[in-house]
Amino acid sequence: MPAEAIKLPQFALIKQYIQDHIDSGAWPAGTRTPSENELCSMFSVSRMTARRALQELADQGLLLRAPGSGTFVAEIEQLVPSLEIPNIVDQAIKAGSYSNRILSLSAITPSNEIAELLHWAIDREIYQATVVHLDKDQPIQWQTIYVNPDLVPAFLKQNYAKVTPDAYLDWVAPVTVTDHQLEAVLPTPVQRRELGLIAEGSAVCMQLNRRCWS
Amino acid sequence: MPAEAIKLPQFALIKQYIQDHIDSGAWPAGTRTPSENELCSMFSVSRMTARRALQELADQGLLLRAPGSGTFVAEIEQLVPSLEIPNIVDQAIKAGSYSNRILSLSAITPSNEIAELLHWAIDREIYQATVVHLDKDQPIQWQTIYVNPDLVPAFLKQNYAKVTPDAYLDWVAPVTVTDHQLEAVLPTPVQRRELGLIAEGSAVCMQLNRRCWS
DNA sequence: TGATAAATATTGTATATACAGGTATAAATT
DNA sequence: AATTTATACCTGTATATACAATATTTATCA
Repeated sequence: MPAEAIKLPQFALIKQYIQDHIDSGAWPAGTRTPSENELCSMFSVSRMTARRALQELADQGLLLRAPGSGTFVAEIEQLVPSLEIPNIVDQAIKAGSYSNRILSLSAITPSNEIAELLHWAIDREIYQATVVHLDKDQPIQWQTIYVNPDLVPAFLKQNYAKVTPDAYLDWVAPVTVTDHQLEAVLPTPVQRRELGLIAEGSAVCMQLNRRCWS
Repeated sequence: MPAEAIKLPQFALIKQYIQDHIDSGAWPAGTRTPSENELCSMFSVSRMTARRALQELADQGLLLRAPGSGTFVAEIEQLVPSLEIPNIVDQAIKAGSYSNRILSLSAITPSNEIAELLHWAIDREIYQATVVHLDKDQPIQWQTIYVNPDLVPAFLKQNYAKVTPDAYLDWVAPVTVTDHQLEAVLPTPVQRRELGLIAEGSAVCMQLNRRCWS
């Protein structure tokens, strides 16, 4: 038998109706939406129900309401990233001189530190990838990724020759929230070798710890 | 005559009542709030009005609602900063070895770039401070601050010998939102001198651009 | 005593109604 | 024609009521 559609309350249907018109571009920013009373007639609901749909979308920032005037589609609030870092990897990709070396790609049991940061049980396996990014065959960035296997079960099976793990993750699980932590660190011997760092004392690296939610 | 209190709608009064009990610690996380019907009696309002107060606080994340069970005070959602940077200035202050040098403190007409970033009219003056932070009399950070004079009119008149401009700003206008942009830059000659940078080629500095809203 | 069933409390959804206050449009007046 | 006035419309607040779904508590029965 066919999958039964989940029965949504009426205010949710009206919200969907409005959101569809906004998402499709039919109602660009500034467009006046149907008024509460018009929605009443259209959907055969009471004003309070129609109102709830408009109000919740307004709380959400999609609509702007003006007493006496009407309800209007808000300007697209472009999601300003709270941290903007010049991405040397993206620059290399754009320049066509990008390549990478996958140092490891496996399921591991996380360290206590990692498990805590990710709110992950210490006895559950987690996927991990270590990548060195290269520009014109020169190493420019070391990256270690930890991935929730529930969210991205196929993470280990991908071929990362042409698509970076980042790009793949962004594809299967777009990031909605991130936080960042910036540190100055001394590279480990392995990292020094992989990054081609020769001098001893001067090699302080910037380490960016980033947690992403989807 | 005394300042007339702004007449708040009833649902707002109920919200305030609840929020006060949470803020004061009278209702710690997990406490069950009065039910909708109890609030009806307490404030002599209809259920829909009491409900609105609870619902809006729940949307806001302060309360959790469970059908059949009740409404409960949510865990304190500790405001995780989206960017965490080890603050060498704070560390120096804690260590007691902090000092600073105010290089300039004045009202200026902003550059086009600054005016645009701050959504400020190019012909309106803006307050500006340039500070070099020192740890054990060694320069560790160069900072330039631009301040909205409408928000902090007394900014120029402060004595920053013991209180940093940052601390003063945080005092008079606590920051609610920030964004950050990280750059690698070459210091200007003035900056090189003030920061005590001797070598020529190796002096790349990390520059953090931060916009704060209050 | 332990399991089951009924009653009660609580939130979720929805309706119909009422009035206040702001805005824009149409009409009337000067 | 320009200004003022009246009207209709729209959102904001508020009430009283009804029924559904879910938890908890109480009462009942084996």
